[in-house]
Amino acid sequence: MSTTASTKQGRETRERIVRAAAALMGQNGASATTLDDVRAATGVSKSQLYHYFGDKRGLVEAVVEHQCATVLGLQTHALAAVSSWEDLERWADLMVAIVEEQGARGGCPIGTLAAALSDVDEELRTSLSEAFRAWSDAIRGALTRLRDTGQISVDADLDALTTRMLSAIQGGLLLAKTSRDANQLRVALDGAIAQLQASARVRH
Amino acid sequence: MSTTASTKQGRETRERIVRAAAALMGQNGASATTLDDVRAATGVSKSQLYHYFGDKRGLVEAVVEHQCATVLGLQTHALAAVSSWEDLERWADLMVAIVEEQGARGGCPIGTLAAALSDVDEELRTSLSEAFRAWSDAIRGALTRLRDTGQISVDADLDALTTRMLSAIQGGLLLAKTSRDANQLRVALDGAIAQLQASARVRH
DNA sequence: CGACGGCTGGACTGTCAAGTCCAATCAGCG
DNA sequence: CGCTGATTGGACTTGACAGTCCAGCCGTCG
Repeated sequence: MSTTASTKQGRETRERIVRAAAALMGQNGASATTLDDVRAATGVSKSQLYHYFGDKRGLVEAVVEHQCATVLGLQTHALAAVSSWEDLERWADLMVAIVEEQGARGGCPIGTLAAALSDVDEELRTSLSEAFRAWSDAIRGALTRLRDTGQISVDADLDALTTRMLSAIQGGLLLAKTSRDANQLRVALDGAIAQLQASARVRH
Repeated sequence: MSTTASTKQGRETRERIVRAAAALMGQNGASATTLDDVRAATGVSKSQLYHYFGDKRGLVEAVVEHQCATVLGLQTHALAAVSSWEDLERWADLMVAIVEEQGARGGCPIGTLAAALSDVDEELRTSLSEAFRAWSDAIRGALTRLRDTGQISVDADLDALTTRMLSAIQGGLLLAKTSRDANQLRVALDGAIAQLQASARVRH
């Protein structure tokens, strides 16, 4: 079938392919990277690609899953450690630093895939949408902690604040990547955090 | 050369091609739409594509220019009419309504192109970055008007607020398109506007 | 050991897409 | 009208890419 990998060796090969494919697709886009590109980057043979992924769409699907898992792993881990404003700012600084050190290229792997695939493949769109939802949950978890420790007002709309935060991340990353200026992300995130801090006080 | 179109008829043909290509590339992505797709959608012959655009990259370039001009035309026009909070909310409502009526598909033409092309073609990246800058200028113009009429504090950081607004637009559109839910854009824009209104009062 | 099944190599095919070329129109102008 | 250059039609070439096929390899387990 498409996703065979029972041996340890098999799983490693599969993993190696997915990683390389993810990098190539992140750079050039999913539809612009060819199976031969992946082959060249990994030294793997044609039949291996079809052995592990069935067809190109299967590979793209594996890349989507891999990128979602990677980003969510990092994000849920980092956000789980947030319980103060300083923590939240450190988390923001971390994202800006990552973007900076790649020369403001690439942007968010999930965001890039979402922009390219949402209108093309309904199933992949659903996976990516689900990933955004999971990311939102992680953010909302951090905000809930801030609220429960009295740092955000109890009648703040956490769902809305969460969506705004994720919008700021995605929008900021897109602007940063397009202008090659990580500062755009910096400003967007600062704004979202400032808005959270504004809701530390009860409104109206 | 690549961009020949001296006759009126020629300009119309060129325009028709660009429009169709923009629609196709918006739907399927630039690299996934073939010249034959464009040909089929327009009833134009192969040589016409090469006559007017030189090669495929030339067509993509024309599409980028067209989409930037279209979006900026709408945005600068709409934003130039903004001189009160109600106007700003109407502007936001308009964007949400547009997204809604397309079933939350497609997102921002500029944003989609930027996500796909920024890491691929430096010249196109520059054009798209420039478009974002022009869009920012239009937003900043509206905010400046609000400040000059006393609706925003004089010591508000308009540049930062502008970047946050554009981030909210782009992030909100991406989330909306991925989840097929225009409400995500709604929430993101409401947040950005709320933050502006918060800076109506002098801070700290 | 022997055989089974996952794994790998790589040649091969069919299709499709970019780009070329040349001849045929067509529009405007002296 | 007759000329010039823009415009158009469409066949053709070339290369690349997705996908197929089969033979050989290698680890594992009875």
